[in-house]
Amino acid sequence: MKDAPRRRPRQSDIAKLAGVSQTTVSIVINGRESDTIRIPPETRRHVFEVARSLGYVVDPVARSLAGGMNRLIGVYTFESMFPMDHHDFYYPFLVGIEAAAEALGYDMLMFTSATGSDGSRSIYRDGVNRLGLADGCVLLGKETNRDDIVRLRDEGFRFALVGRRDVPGPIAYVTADYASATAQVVDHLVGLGHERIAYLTAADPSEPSADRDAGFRAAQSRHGLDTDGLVLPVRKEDGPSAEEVRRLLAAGATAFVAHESVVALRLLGLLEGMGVDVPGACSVAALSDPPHDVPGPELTCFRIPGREMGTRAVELLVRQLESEEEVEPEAVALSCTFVAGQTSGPNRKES
Amino acid sequence: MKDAPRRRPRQSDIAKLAGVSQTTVSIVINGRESDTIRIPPETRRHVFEVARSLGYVVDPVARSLAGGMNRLIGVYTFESMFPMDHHDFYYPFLVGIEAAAEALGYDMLMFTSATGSDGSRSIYRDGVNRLGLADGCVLLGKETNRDDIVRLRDEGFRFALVGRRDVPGPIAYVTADYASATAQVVDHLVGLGHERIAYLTAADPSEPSADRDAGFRAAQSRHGLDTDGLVLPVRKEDGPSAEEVRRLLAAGATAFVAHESVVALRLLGLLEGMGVDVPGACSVAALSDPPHDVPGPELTCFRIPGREMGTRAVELLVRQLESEEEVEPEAVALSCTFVAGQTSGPNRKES
DNA sequence: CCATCATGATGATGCGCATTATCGAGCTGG
DNA sequence: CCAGCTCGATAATGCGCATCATCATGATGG
Repeated sequence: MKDAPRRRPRQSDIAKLAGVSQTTVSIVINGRESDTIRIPPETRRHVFEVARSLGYVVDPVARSLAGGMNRLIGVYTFESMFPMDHHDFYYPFLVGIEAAAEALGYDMLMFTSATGSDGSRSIYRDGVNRLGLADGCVLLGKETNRDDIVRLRDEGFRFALVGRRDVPGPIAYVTADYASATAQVVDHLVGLGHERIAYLTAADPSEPSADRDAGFRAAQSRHGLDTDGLVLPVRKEDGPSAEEVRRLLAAGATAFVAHESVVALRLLGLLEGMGVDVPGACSVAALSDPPHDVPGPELTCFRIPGREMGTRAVELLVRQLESEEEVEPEAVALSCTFVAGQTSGPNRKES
Repeated sequence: MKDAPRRRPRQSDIAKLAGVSQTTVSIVINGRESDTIRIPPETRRHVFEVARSLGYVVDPVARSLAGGMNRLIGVYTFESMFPMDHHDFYYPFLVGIEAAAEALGYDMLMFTSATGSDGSRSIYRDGVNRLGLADGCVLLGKETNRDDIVRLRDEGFRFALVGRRDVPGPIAYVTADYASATAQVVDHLVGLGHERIAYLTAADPSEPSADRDAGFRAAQSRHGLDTDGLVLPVRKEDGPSAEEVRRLLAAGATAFVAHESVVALRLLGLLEGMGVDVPGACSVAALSDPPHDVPGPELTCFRIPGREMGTRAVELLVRQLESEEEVEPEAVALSCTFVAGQTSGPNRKES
């Protein structure tokens, strides 16, 4: 019926129809009344009516360019968002982000176009930073690119990270208190009488790993634990080898603490294969979320508050966006929930 | 170190440094040489050098404003997107949408703010159609609001639906070929010797249900099946009652076909409770995706190509967006994949 | 009756870029 | 010696909006 692909209406169209100026329309639309500039309710209503009748919506691009706000929160992930393998990781964060965005009246802009042909992602891929379309951005991902982050900040772009990142200078981020949670797991094991605790740390360093290491060391020295020959870096993809596990057992380990749940699961499998009863002869704990939908005994571990982290990140961001003055970027650490589980028990071996 | 949030360099900065005009910079950056407009290689190289030295990157916002499109694809769901119960439903579509958007260089704008305080959703909440922020929109949801859709179309807004909707006039949508898939399931059962097939259809009518009904009726008449007393409308939330199942069995049913997987699962439970062996004494099939992560025998059913549907919807939309002339909205139906499963077997009962 | 002030607006400008129309200089050929 | 051409580039304009400075009008008050 409509062959003329009717242009989107703009403020000037409204202005003409309403018999006012474009400026007035802009002011009304944005509720920008102030002391020096007033629009009487009647005019305002009239403008609104015309706007509705035309189906007017602000053009976010123009508004950005002119320096305005779009009530858009960007979500940028350093890896592709939905593919299955990433999904379990991102999902809780996204839930929290969506909830907060919705509650605060923002829409979510998911930046998907930044992916290069090789599958890698960079904010500045091809030199283009599309993020600016959003008022601010929540950044997440395991493989955070630090250079990108610093550059973003130096450009004055507002953002909040999910996950702590060590970069020079202040940035807003939300993390989980891995150190305390780790210490709590160790405390639990020590409380069960364990003194020789094997520690399967992450092979590749990252901030979350470092936090766990710090928590472990703190608990260790607090309890006066000796960990000689009990620390083993493990790659998440490989897990520990049977040989390594045997060596740790030979070194007197009565409990195992692994960064990754999947590593703990593999460990459980190996121990079962060796005829080592868990938690009878040996305890196992993980320093992350319990695995999803895996049969077997409930793992001793802690729950990372993913949903809350997403929510808080948005709140941090919005606070930056909505305050007039410059807000010092804030860092937040949320507590994890300890899960006692069924893979840890009292130490039966006398020391 | 930098308290003056160093402005990003712009083309005019390059121009000044390189001793050329902003126009020239734009032309060089965009490779816009033509017959009427030429920049000698030397100048071009010089401009590039200065640009690099300044760390120049195009501002996509400004470029969009000058160009027209903002390379944004909206995603609107008639229900909230991430809460767990909706998630399984939406997830495959989102995967496909993200992949397509990524491949075509668009960003995804997820409309989350459209939810009213009462939790209900409407595109035209408050009379403003935020969807206009995007160049076009993919619409999904079970509870599609037909009025909204018609209005959208009449406003000249470009969109594509995931899922068929009966509305007056042409719209672009992608659906699955439920009718054929349903017929295939029936064929499978008939091939196993079943003649009395109970049909648990959906209690609330919807297009996907109607498609299945049509497919069932087609297969039924093709095979000359008699379904007297074998058709039962079932609400997804309730499932069939034990009484109803008994009645169907008494009516001679040797096989059950249910729209919903969950209904089929409940049915399996009831039959087991009655001591009816599946698939020994009786076959069960569903007309939708196999349930996720549910232990037990694999259900005879079909797989809905959710991912592909999402992808195709984006492609349909982008075709509309990128073509110069008006494109007639197109409808696409994708095939489902039959899953033989383990809940159907030969009919042992002589008829 | 003129200075002052509050009210209700508006014109001009710029955000950073793409595009269109145009222009000057040098060169050719008649 | 100048019309006509090519080469190399540019000034101007507009995209849709926000914002700043300004302005006309009528009321107030001294």
